[in-house]
Amino acid sequence: MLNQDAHGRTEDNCARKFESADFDEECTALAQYLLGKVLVRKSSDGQLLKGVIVETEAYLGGEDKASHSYNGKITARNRPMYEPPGTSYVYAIYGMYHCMNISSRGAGSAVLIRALEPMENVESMLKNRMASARSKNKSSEKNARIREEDLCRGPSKLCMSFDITKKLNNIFMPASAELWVEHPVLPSSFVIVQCPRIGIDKCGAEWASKNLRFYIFGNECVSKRDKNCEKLCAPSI
DNA sequence: CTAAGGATTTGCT
DNA sequence: GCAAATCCTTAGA
Repeated sequence: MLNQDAHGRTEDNCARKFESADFDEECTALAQYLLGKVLVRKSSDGQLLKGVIVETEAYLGGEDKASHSYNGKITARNRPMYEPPGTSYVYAIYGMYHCMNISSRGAGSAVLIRALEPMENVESMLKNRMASARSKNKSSEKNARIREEDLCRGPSKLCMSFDITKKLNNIFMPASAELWVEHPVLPSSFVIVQCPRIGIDKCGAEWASKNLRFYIFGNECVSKRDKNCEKLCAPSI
């Protein structure tokens, strides 16, 4: 890292950027560590889009039947999951959407970013969402009034708002000037809810039921609450 | 609030 | 060919 002061802050944005060592954690640990951190996307016009990561999922590879890298399978698509920790894995899903992951320690493991709380340059995110809706022939009338907390409330929504496409696949984020993660300038404390992952029922009950989804309790930008797990994780609230 | 069905590209069998 | 780590719309409780 260049140009950091004693507190790890860089000159221009006063926030420490994630380097290789920050990403080099076991998958479930990284999924939780990323909560409260800031995803940054430098848009084509030079603006910095920023959002706080509020919801993640761990995909372990190997035994994890829900993972694209189940059983150590390597394909053209999932190869970034085997790249060094901090490598982006962006793939297309359901024909029209994208999901973004970050590889972690361990072969074939990665963290899915499921939701962000918009932080800086929200207007640009809204513009990206509307442009994306138009290209998909969605009703632009209603999309013109998307609530701020709904902009990045889901894995594909955040990709639309941040203009994350396959161009940003397989990028080593510690060395990227387009897409990276940084520490918040003012860290906050929060309760983490652990619960089963979303949309993976067909892989079998054993892996579908594991608590590999993590989110910040009470945050309005989380895509789907699990109230049963909230009782266990935040009983006093 | 929950539920169901359609949109539509991509990767893999 | 088929199923997919989703989203949006509409219908109904």
